[in-house]
Amino acid sequence: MPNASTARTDESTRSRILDVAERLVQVRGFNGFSYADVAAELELTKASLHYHFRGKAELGEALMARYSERFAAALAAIDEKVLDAPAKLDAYAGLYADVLRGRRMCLCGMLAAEYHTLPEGLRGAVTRFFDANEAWLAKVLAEGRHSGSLRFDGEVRETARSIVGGLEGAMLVARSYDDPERFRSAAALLLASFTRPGTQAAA
Amino acid sequence: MPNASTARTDESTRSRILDVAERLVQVRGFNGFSYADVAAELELTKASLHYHFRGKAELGEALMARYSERFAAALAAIDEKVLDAPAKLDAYAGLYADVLRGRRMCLCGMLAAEYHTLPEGLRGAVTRFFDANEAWLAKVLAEGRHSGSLRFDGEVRETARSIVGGLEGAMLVARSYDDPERFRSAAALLLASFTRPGTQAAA
DNA sequence: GTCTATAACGAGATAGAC
DNA sequence: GTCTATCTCGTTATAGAC
Repeated sequence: MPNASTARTDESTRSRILDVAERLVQVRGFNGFSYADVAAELELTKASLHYHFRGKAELGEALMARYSERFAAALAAIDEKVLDAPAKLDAYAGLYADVLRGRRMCLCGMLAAEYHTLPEGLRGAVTRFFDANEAWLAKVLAEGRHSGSLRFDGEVRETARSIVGGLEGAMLVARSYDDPERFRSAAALLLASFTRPGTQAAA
Repeated sequence: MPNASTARTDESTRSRILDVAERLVQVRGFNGFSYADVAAELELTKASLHYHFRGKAELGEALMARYSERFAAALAAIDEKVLDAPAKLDAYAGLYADVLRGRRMCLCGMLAAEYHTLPEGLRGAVTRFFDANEAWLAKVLAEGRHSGSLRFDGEVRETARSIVGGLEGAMLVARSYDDPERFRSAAALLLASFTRPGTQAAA
């Protein structure tokens, strides 16, 4: 059994690898970075990376697992704040806005673009991420419609999908202009179509 | 000066290279295909490709030039049909739906994802494509609002941007599920928020 | 216009020492 | 855990024959 120091070092290196790889995938894509890039940035060798992750496919899966966990935790944190539905949607869009800093694309949106070149394990992780997002949004939308704080036509599930797509696309485009304000503006318009003026105040 | 036959052969090979490369980029990304892929599919050698396009960057630029031209022509064709604004938006979304077949992403959306790894010339082409789309949509939106066939809050330019983003994102996600219906549904919802029931029939 | 041949480099991965 | 050394393969690109 490794002692505390060894275990701590191990964990730390593993997570630093994930940090660097995550950023590289979000900025350059899964096909746009290499073990050499990660190794150079951490002043390690490629061989060392192979100790922590058997190969690029496994690294990618660890990346998605951690990202999905974090996203789920962020959604749970929004739920705990007991906001009304419009405020939850705002907070949800805020998660995307946070990601967009540092010229990053949503990890999952980036992988979605490269979908047909991804190792099998990563493909499943991508759709599961979208599924989880849609399910959370569907819950919020249903709440909001029931309480009257949101107003929209169409089915809850399809509306949730259009929100995921709308935000992913807004990120995608905004990134080409290096202009987060494009995202913010598009997200605001998108959400405004559900939270109309007077919806909360008027009868 | 080359004779007619030579010129015809040249054009044909050049355009067949563009056809194959275009599909490969749309499906696998600019960093997900190689000269070898194109050459194999056309039963040519890589060296022959270099005769037609100096390098991958030049091929990419030719790809974007042709794609942008075609898109502009498609927009002009919509304009010539003298449709009302809602019908123009439907036709616009239809262009995206056409692209989505064959598991393809919008060429420009794909390049937007890979933006930070692209050769300089290609980056400019990406933003010019989005600019042209936004300008066309802005014109349609302004027309529709003026004639009363469209109803939306927010500025015309920002609304145009949210449509481009919304459609690109809907494509991006739908492709991961190999389900064009996801796109159709999200696009319909997006456009429905501008063309509300009764907008055209009611006073 | 297309080919063969090859250069020059980078990517993903492994063996085995320390 | 990390290293050096090495392997194999793919990628972009060029030279020069046909």
